[in-house]
Amino acid sequence: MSNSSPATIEDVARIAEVSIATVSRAIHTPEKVAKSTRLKVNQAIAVTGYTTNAMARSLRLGRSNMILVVAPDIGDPNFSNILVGLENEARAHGYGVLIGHTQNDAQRGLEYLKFLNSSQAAGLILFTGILPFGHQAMTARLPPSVGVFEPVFNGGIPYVGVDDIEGARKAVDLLIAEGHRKIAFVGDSRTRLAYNRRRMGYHAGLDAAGIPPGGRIVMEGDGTIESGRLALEQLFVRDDLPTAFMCVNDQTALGVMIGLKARGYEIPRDFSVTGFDDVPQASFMTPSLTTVRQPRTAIGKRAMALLLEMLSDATPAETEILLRPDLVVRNSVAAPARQRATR
Amino acid sequence: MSNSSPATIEDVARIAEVSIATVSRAIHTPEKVAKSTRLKVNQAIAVTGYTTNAMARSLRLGRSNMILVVAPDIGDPNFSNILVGLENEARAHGYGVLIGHTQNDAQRGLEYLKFLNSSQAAGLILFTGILPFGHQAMTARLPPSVGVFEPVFNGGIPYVGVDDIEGARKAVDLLIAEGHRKIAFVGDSRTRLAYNRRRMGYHAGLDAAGIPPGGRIVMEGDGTIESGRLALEQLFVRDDLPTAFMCVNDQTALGVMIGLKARGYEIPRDFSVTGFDDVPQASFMTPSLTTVRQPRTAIGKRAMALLLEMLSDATPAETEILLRPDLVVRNSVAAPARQRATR
DNA sequence: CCGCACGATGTAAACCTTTACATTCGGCTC
DNA sequence: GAGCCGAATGTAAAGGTTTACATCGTGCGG
Repeated sequence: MSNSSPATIEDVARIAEVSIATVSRAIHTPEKVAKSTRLKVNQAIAVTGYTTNAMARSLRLGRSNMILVVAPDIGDPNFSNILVGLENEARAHGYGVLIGHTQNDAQRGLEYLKFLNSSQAAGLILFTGILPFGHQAMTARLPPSVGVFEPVFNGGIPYVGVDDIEGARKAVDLLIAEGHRKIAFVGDSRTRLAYNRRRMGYHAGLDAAGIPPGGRIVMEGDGTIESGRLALEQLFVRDDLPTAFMCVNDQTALGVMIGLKARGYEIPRDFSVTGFDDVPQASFMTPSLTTVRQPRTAIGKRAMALLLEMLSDATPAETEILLRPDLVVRNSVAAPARQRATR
Repeated sequence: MSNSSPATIEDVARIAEVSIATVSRAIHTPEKVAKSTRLKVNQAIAVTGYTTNAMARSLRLGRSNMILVVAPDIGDPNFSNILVGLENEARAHGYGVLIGHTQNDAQRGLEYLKFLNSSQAAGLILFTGILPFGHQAMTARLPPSVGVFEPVFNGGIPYVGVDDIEGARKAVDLLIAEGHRKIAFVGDSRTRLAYNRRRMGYHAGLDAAGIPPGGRIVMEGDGTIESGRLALEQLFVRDDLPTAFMCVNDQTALGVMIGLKARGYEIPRDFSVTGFDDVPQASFMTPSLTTVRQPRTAIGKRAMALLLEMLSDATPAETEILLRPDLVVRNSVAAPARQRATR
C-alpha cells in the first residue's frame, strides 16, 4: 500500500483507468471532467494517498504557492504575532508560508534569493528596511514583494506599517497631560526610519504644547535593552534631568526602567516611562508599561492581503499602508514629583 | 543583460559554447571537466548571473538541500536561539533552513507534510512532542527527522534535549542548601515529558535530602505565565505555605513572582523562586531570576548535526542525546525568612 | 603504424506536472 | 441521413536539471 516512493499522477491514472491529463483535470478543473470519471479518479487518489508533487507543479507552472517571509531576527517579540496574521491570511487564499531567518547576514539573504529565483516562492514579505541581498542585478527579478514595518530602502516595494508619528504623539500627549514638561526621547536612530518617525511625533507633541525646542533631550539608541540603560547613564551626568522618558520601543523602556531601579528610584513616583510596540512582556514588567500598541495581527493580515492582490493584479494598489496605533495605559506613568530626590 | 526570466543552464551553455551537460559537470564535479572549459563556463555563469533552479534540480534528484524546521510556536522565547544553532550547522554543510509554524494546528502540519512529500525538504526538525500530522500512512514516508527538546511520540525518531532531571536537581539542591525545607513544584504536566522529568528531579533532590514525601507540594501547570499565577492563587488557600517555589520554566516563575508581588511580598526576602530555561528575559525580571540554563545554541547545533549524519548514513547513531544544563544563580533565591509575614 | 584505453564532451532520458492540441463520439439541425 | 458542434478524453510537449551511455579524439604501447 504505502510504497517507499510517493504515488505519482501516473499511479492514479493507471488505477482509475484514465490518462494522466484527466487526473490532473479532475483535480484542478473538476467541471471539465464527467462526473463518473471524477468519481473513479477520486477513489484512486484515496487508494494511493496521492498528493501532487508541488515541486514538479511549480516547475511546470513557473510559480509556486508558497510565500517566503524573510526576517532578520525571529526572536524579535514583535515578530510572532505579525506572523500569525500573515499566515492566516495566506492560508485563506491557498498559500503556504515559509520563514527565512537572515540574522542580518547578507550571505544568508542571498541564499533566500536563490530560493526565490528558483520560483520556489511566489511572493516575498520583508521585515527588514533594506533588501537583504546585495546584488542589484538580482534584485531586478524579485517576485512581488511587500515590506512590513518600514519601507524597503531603494526598491519600489509597497509596505504596511503603523503610523509611528501618531503613535508617538499619543504617548507624548499623555505625558504632557500628566504635567510633564521635561521629557526625554530615548532611541533616536538614523538608520531606522520608524524610529525617526517616532522622534518626529515627539517633537510635534512638544511643539503643540508650546514647549520650546531648547529644553528637549534626544538620546540615541538602537532599540535594545542595553541601549536604553546606556542612554540613561549618559543622562545622569547632566545637571537637569527629565521627569519622563519617552522610549522608542518597549525594549528601550525596559532598559531605562532597569537603570532607574538600579539607582534606587521608583517608577512612576520618581520618573515616568513610556514605550512603543506593546510587546507581550510589557504588561508583565514592574511596573507594567504604558506603551503604544502596534496592531500586529492586523498588520500581518494587511501585508499579506496586499501581496496576494499584487500576485493576481501585478499592480500594487497602494504603496504605503499605515495602521492606527493605540495607547495602552498601564502603570509606568504618573504626574511628575514636586521635588526630585537627589542622587 | 538581466532578462525578465532567470538564466537557465542552456543560456550558459550557449555562451560558453559547450553542452548543458558540461555546464552541469563544471558546477558539480569540476574535476571531470578540462580546466580551459571550466574557465569558459565560469565566465558564462558570471555573465548571465545564472543560479541553478533548485526546484528542477530537486525534482531530478528526488531530494533537496533544504531542511524544514517545524515548530508549534515561533514566539516561544526558547525557540530563536535554538534556531541559530540549527541554521549555522546546516549552512556549514551546504543546507538551507526553512521554518514552518503550525500554531498547534493539525491542518497546518499536514500542509508541511505535503511540502515534505514533494521532496522540497531533505530532512525535518520537530519541535513538538507529537507528530503534527495525523495520517499514519503518510508518516511512513517521512524524511530523516530529529526531535528537539522532547522525544517525538510514537515515531522512532531520535531527539536532542537537555537532561531535565539533572537540571531540576540542581535547582532544588540550591534551594535545599539555602535552608529551604518546604519547596513547592509548580508546573506538573502529564502531556509534556520534559515537565515530567523536571518533577522527577525535584523529587530526587528532596529524597536525597531526606525530606519526607508527605510535605511535598506539586501544582499543575502548562508552562504559561498565567498558569504560574493561577497555581500561586490556589496555594494561598492552603494553611501551610512553602518557602520556595521551584517552577517548571521561566514563564511559570514569572507568573508566580507577579502573583507574589501583587500580594505585597518581596522576593527573595519572603519567598524564593527558581525557573528553568533561562530565557532572555530572565535576567531582566525583578528580581533577576535564578534558573537553569538550557544550552540552546548547542542543542540546535547537535540536533542538526545528527540530522545531517542521518542524511548521509541513514543510520541514526544515537537515539537520544541529552546535554548538561547549568544553574544560573541570580537574585530570586535567599535563605527562608525566620517568620513569615502573614497576609 | 595499428589498436586500445582513457579523458573530455555530447546526447538523450528521466524526474512529475500542466495544458494546447488532437481525437473520438454522440446528438442535433437542416 | 449528412454535416456539424461540443463534450470528454487522450497525446505529447515543455519546464530545468542530472547523469548513464555514446561518441570523439589523443596518446601510448606494441
